[in-house]
Amino acid sequence: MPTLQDVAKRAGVSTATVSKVLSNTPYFSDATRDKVMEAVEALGYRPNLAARALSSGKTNIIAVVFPYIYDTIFKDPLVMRMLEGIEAVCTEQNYNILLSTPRLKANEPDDHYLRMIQSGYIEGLIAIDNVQPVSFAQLAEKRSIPTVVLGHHHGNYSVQSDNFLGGQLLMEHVLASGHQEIGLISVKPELNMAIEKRVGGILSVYEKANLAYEIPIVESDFSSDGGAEAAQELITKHPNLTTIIALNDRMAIGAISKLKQLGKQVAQDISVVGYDDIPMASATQPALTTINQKPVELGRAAAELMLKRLNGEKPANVVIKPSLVQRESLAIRR
Amino acid sequence: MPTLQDVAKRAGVSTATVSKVLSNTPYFSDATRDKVMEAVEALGYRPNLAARALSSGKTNIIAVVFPYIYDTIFKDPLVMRMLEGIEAVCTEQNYNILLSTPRLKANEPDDHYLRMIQSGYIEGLIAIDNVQPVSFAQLAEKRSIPTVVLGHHHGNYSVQSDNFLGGQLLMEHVLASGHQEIGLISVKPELNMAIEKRVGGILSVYEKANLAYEIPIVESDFSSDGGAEAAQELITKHPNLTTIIALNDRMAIGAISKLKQLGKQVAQDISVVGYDDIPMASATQPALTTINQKPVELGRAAAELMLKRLNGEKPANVVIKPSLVQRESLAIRR
DNA sequence: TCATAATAGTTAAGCGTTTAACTATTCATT
DNA sequence: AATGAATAGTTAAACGCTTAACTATTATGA
Repeated sequence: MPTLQDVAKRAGVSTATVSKVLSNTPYFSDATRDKVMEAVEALGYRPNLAARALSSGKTNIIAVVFPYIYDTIFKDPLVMRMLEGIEAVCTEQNYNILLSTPRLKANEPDDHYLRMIQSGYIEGLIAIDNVQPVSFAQLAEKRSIPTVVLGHHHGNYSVQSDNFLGGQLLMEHVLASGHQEIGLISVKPELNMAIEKRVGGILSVYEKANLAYEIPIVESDFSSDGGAEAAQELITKHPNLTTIIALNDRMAIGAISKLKQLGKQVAQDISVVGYDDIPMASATQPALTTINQKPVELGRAAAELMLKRLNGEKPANVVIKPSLVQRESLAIRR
Repeated sequence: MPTLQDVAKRAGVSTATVSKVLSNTPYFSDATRDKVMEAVEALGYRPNLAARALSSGKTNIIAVVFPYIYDTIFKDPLVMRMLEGIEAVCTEQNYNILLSTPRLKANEPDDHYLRMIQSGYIEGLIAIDNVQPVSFAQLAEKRSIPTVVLGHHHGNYSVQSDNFLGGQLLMEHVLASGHQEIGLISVKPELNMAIEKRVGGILSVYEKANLAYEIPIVESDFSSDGGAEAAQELITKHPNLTTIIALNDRMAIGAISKLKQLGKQVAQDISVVGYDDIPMASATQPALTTINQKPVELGRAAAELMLKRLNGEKPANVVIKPSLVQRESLAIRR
């Protein structure tokens, strides 16, 4: 593989000249620039990033980490779409992505992660991280690696989905469709700040509506099976419910199957709405009304924030507004 | 961040000694080893991978590339699970993953990809690649980067799913369940070697069974909508069909919805089977009988092959056997 | 006893860049 | 005509590691 030396020799200039021409340093004649570029083209020169990294610290590599909390986070379509957004802008800007899913042992990140953030390889780090007891981002920041958090770990630089607004949108739509007796399938909120905000948004709208009814809440575990159980509990205890709000789509899908099993016509007899708009949401019968968090945009925003930081700017945090996806699982009453 | 020098100074030895002790070179006294390790621990030393890369070419980075062919390959659960498998063994073996989804412009890989494979950063490259007209793997191999292909681009080192066997398993199960009039939803096989083999497996079993019937095949496009259309075409032209085999789950799911729309009871009236076992397959009504390709194992195998290559071994190609997933969408007749 | 092998460690070059510091030329200004 | 600024380019050190080549000591065997 050709090196700077080779290019310099061919162009008849010093390596410093080549290096500077390639980085668009001023004060070179067009003639010199042309000679250099010709040599670069002719030899097919590409910079050796390892050498550049060693010399300047610029590696064009951004680490993307998401902790391996749930078994197989790679199944999570939300995370994968965020990754897609990150990848898109990084590629546009000629950055590469180093993927890392650190394991947590005894509340300490594993050695592999430590090695990575101290390797001198990565210029910045994007952490997709909502619920971790130990913040992987902080660890990196402490080692002076610029970091942005995609999620609800409060850091200096973060991008988040507006979960409160998402909750509001959902409840507003449910109320506007004429429903009043509403049950909620949630999860332990203390674990997850996003969930806490979603619930907050939902309840704030409901309280403003000033209805006599009090929303029954059952706590589940994000899973489809959990949603099924929770739905059963809700409608046996509260048979007059007309809508069940599940705080994610998987629980909503579980709820739908269970309700069907119990002989209910979903939508006609009882409506179900979810949150996340996973791919499956459009394939259920009836198709699920839900909230889309715009994961790709979240990813893009995180990457853009990162690149701005690397350019020495001090960008403001960003909050992405989710949107309501109306499908068929919520009936309009009266 | 502490360097080798710092460690050497503290331990009272040369940097060469530290370097060699850390790489387990023989011929050092236990006393020296202990001194070195003590200093390493005390300073929290981690090697600078950029320097190591420059000096030795060992970067502990493996590139994983999957071409951005379909809009948002990040939605493809199969690819993501393969990635999961790759990530798992790479992490175990202290390798990092550089993710790249090269775009193809005018049948040439984009510049970003070229830069990456010539950057001196990556030790090896795993290409998840079934259908590309230009092989990203070959390009890397030409630049003497060890490569393994996960898919059906024939290269020197590859891991594949046994699609022929998958087809056989599927058809054997369909026949064993008492079906004889079977329709097939396929896709243009010339585009995709995996599909070609699946069809081969399916038909080989059918031919051995020596039935009078000839399987009608309609070609679709992998999509759910395509599957729906294809199903309609099949049952209007061949109303006595008892089973439809779709060559992927998305088409199977489309077929199921369409058949329901047409008033059929899926399974009882007409069975549907798919291929891939995507997450949604277990959530359809009825749940889809299908073939699981074991994507995580495929990924693991690819990474293991890669690591063996990097160790100087010449491992044999590997073929992973898929398995049948029996659910409810195939009825047992008689 | 001497040559050889095994053990234990050091020196210093080299990997391919970037960049501070320097030289040299040309231009504009007083 | 002299000065400083702008332009154009070079030299050489530094980044942090690996490793070939070397030195020195100790053990082994004929």
